[in-house]
Parts: sequence; C-alpha cells; structure tokens
Amino acid sequence: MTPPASLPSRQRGPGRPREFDTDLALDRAIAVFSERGYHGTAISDLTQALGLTAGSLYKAFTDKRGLFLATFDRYVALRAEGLRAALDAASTGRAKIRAVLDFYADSSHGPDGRRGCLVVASAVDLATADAAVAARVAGALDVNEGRLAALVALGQADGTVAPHLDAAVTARLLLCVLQGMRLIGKTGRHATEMAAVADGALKLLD
Amino acid sequence: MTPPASLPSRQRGPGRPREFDTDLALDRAIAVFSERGYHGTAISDLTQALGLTAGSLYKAFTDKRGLFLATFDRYVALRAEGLRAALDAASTGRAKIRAVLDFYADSSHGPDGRRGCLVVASAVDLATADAAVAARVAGALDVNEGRLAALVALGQADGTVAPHLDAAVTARLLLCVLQGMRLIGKTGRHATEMAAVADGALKLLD
DNA sequence: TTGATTGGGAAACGATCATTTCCTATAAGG
DNA sequence: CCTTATAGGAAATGATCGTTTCCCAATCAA
Repeated sequence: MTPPASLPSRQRGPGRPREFDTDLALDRAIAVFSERGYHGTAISDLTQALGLTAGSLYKAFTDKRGLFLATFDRYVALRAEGLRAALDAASTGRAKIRAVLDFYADSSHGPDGRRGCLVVASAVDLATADAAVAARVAGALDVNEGRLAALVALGQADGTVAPHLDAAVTARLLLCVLQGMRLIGKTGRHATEMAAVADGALKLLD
Repeated sequence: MTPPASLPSRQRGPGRPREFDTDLALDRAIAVFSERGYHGTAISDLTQALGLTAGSLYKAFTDKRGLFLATFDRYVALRAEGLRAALDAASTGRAKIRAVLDFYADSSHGPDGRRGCLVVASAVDLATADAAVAARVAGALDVNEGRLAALVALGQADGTVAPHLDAAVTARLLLCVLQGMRLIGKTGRHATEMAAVADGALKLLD
C-alpha cells in the first residue's frame, strides 16, 4: 500500500519488498506484550494491534516466540537509548544516578506505569520456562546493575557519593528500587508518589 | 480413599464429603501459579500437581479463575503469617523493619526466589485484564506499605529511626526495595547477595 | 520478457484449552 | 430404607490457540 521504506533486516534482495515498517510493528508489539504478557497475548491480538495478517507476521518473525524475542530486544534498545539521553544531561555521578531514578519514576506512573515494563513481565512470565528469555532478562538486569555500579564508582571518584559504600551492593540495591518502582507502578500511582521515591532513594548514596 | 478430615469451607452438610485437603491443594497451586503464571498454567498442570481430576477441581473451585483467587488469598495469608512471626521476634521499629527485609531476602534467593512471588506474578499477568485480581494486588501492596509506614513511625517513636523522615515516603521506598528483591530473585541470586541488599536498605532509616 | 524469490492475505489445520456431562460413590435427613 | 445432595472421575465438547497452506502480487536478475 505505502511505498517501501528502508529495510534494515534485509538490504533489498530479490522478491517482493516488505510493506510495513518492522520497528513500528515492534513498537506496537511492545505495548501488547507489556500489558497482556506473553501467554496472555494471542496472535489475533497482535494482528489487530499491528495491522498485519497472521501470514505476514509469520513470514517476518518465524513464530510467536520469534516475534516476542524481537520485541524484547527492541524494548531494551529503546529503553537504553532513552536512558542514555537522560544520563548525558547529567554531569556528576550523583546527578546521573538521580537521572536514572527520575527516568524510572517517569515510566512508572499513570497509564505508562500501568502498562508496565517488558523486562519485568518477561521475568515473571517466561523466565522459568524459556531459557533464551531467561538469559535475556538476566542480561538486561546485569547491564542495568553494572551501569549503576559504574555510576556509583563515578560518584565516589568525583566526590558526590560517599566513599565508604560498596559500589556493587549499592548498585544492586538501586536496581531493586528501580524494578520495584516498575512493579508498584502497575497498580496505578501518581507522578508525585514516584518522584518522592526517586528522591528518597538518593539517601542510599550518603 | 482416605478418611475425611475437617472441612473448613463446609461443616459437614449432606452429600459425599470431600476427600482432599483444600489448603494442601492450594499450597501446591501456589507453586504452580507462581512459576508458570496464570495464563501459562493449564488445567492439566493443576490436576497433575494437585493430584485431582478436573471434575473435582471444578466442583471445589468453580473454574480456573476461582481456583486462582483462592490460591492468591491463601498465599497472602501464608505470607502474612510468616511475616508476623518474624515481626514478633523483633522489638524496636528498626529491628522489625530489618526483620521484614530479612524475610524478603530469605524468600528471594535460590529455588524459592526463582519460583517468585504470586503477588508480583499476578500484578504483571492479570492486573490489567481482571479487575478483581487488580484490586487484590493493590490491596496486598497497600497492606504491605501501610505496615511499613507503621513500623517507620514506631521506630521514630522509640528513637531507632531518624525523626525527620517522611514515614509514608520511606515506607513506599522500602516497598519498592522488597518487591524489587522479589523480582531480581527470579533470575537466581545467592543468599549473600540478597542479605547485603537487606543490610544496605537499612540506611534509608538514618 | 522470463524465472526466481519473497511478501500479503484468506482460509484451513491439528492441537490444546477450559469447561461440562454423565455416571458411580458416599454421606445426611426423614 | 429412601430421598436428597455432594464428590470422584473418565470422557466428550466447543472454542480458541498457534501455525501452515495456497494463491496472488511485487520485486530482482537475466
């Protein structure tokens, strides 16, 4: 229907070109999988939300699990991109950690908060049944934890975080706060509630 | 087969008595629903784990959702009971909060941690689709948050928690830490890791 | 233009799902 | 003893699930 855009996954080989934007489809799949979970999402839910027929969907992503994995990867990439932007706007280690907390507070209130985090949803829905998903969830959390540890160390180097703290433990503790915000955000919280949590968590750096 | 025990739900009316212990069946259902999620659990999974046929299961719990709700309530009651015991062993407000943190650290490592929390699983799996489940999840979290707020206030009264802290915000922050521990515990953590998180969280009371 | 290759899409497929039936067994009340 | 009421359990039921098939359209290489 619409003229084809650039295809990142296949650089114009033979055959009919894809008519839909893969990333846009994955963006919509993020919303569906996030609020319904993997097992709670039917192919019909996806075809309706993505505006695709089952045939096209299977041609592009092999099967439901393949679509989920691609959706998961896109979600992690998008979140990392947004977080990087928030981090670049802060200078000191403490300010960067505050930026992370604020980023999660922003994501954990209102309708977006209710929709929830796809990593959290994957951890509880698939991590015990699917080894590949479990590895990606653990990897995403490890990246997050490692990033926090680096920021704590940065803050200790620039004097904005207490030097006696164990960076690894503090990072793990902050990770719990972040994931906990995402979890309780599913019950519908106000922006001010979550902002206060983010503020209070800074005490962990003293 | 076995002689009937005491039936709490029905005090010996007419008809054939139930042959299985309802609470024992629910205890097994907790494990199944916790690690597979609601949508990921099939009736056949439950009949196998509980040692019941589908007919008996439907006679006792109406349908899958009814069994889930009963399982959820039993889980919350069991957790509250365990937590109460841990709380009674501590005297000061700070000691009681430490007991809560240790209780969650104990639940969030190893195989039990991997199995996960049924409240967390319900929050991400059903809270957006089922209003009754959403209300129970929100209620369970509210009870937890209120209990933490009372303990913070208790600690401020007995001088073991910093008096200038906002009890409500600190309680919400602690709730995030607890739920976050449950979440990252799904990726398989060691007891020492989670114990360190519990220790570090006490800094929030200074 | 022709052949090879891929995507779009409706319909069909077998499998599995939650649930119900139907029958037998076991109790209480009269 | 007879009626009523509930539980146990195997089998059947209809719906829905994920997936495939089949046919046509669109593009590239020659």
